[in-house]
Amino acid sequence: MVVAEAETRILDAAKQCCEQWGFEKVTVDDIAQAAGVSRATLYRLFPGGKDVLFEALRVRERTEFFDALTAEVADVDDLEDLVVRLVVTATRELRSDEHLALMLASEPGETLVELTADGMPRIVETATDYLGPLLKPHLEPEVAPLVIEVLVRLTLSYFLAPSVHVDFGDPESARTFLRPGLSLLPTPTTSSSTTSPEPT
Amino acid sequence: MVVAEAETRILDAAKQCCEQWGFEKVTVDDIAQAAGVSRATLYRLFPGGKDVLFEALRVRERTEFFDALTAEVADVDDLEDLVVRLVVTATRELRSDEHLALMLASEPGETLVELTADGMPRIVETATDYLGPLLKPHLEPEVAPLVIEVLVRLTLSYFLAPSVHVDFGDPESARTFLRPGLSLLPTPTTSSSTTSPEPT
DNA sequence: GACGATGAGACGGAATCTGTCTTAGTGTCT
DNA sequence: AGACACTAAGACAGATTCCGTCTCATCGTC
Repeated sequence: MVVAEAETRILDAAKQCCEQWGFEKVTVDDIAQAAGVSRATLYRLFPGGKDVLFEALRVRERTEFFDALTAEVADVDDLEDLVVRLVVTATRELRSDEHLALMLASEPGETLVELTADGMPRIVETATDYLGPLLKPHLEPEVAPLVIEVLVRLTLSYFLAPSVHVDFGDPESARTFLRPGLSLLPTPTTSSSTTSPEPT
Repeated sequence: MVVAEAETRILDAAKQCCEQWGFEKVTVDDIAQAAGVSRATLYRLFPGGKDVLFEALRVRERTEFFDALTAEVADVDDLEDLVVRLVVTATRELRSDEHLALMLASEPGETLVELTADGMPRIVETATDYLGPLLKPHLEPEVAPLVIEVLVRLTLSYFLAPSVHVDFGDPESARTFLRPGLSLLPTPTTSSSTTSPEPT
């Protein structure tokens, strides 16, 4: 289908226009022109216009993000290793995202809304869809979504506002930080942890 | 006067907004907000709005450009040395102008109009005002404006589209290029050159 | 308290943007 | 050849934004 290619071109154009002119300044004409597509075609492929188009762009970016993330943890078995790898890889992926950096620099307000407030439910949802199956063998089905949500929120928070106490981009730091919490989790195979950590 | 400071702030804001959003996307509100000034104040200081404001900005940039340029040639006496120094310094100044580079990259059309078409008369006029007195001791009053104009046009042209034959940023290359033309000029003190170069 | 400068914002008119629609043109398939 | 899907171009009305001017309240200075 040529439609898919046109959609890709339009989404690429939207992304590029966002970097060039900023989200609040860009118009549908700008995007259509940058994509080499008429406005009519754009509205046909994205009925609803700007909102639908940018939501589709965010969906694509979330999908690409978690595709890359899950690919990096395919070979990990142990739960702690898996969680650490997830958090570290996600953090590094966020830090090396030039488009995200540009958006945060030029339009922090709009971008943060998508990363923390309005966008959080969708991010958590996507994360649950992608990471749920990976954590299924290690966690009770009831707690897995909550664990994922907490990891998402912490990863984003530490990405947006780095801490002096822990660096989620560093495996050792992340492991030290995450271990106590992970040890609290019940596992489907063992009723209680074999090694209970000292309480704080 | 506090007015001068406000004008400076507004012009700085206009310059910055231009870089951030591009000339065609920026609004008067953007500039006023960036300058920390109300729209009413902006219109009071620049009656006529956007056009007057950006023309004032261009005037300021031209002035700054030629102030810096003339300062660099204050100690040169010989005509050829003077012209070479002017051309080389101007070229280097243009090449190191980050704002100009940004404008040329993001909005080549509008920027080139100001450098080559609509803006050329004003540039030539400013150049004549600044450089005329410097060239007065060496050139007949009738030819000086023409010489200046030719130098301006050549410098801008070679800046915008570098050549493989001559580099106006290099003193030796510029001197070799300019000498034959300079030798054609009549001088007010001597009827003919004492050392006539070989004709090519 | 008088005075000049400023910020906030209302106002109408102009310009732009949006979203939908029609039309004409192009390439493909049968 | 003709049916078909797709598209660019652009007209269109309504909504939104922007512009330039205006008034008014506030602030600091004298």
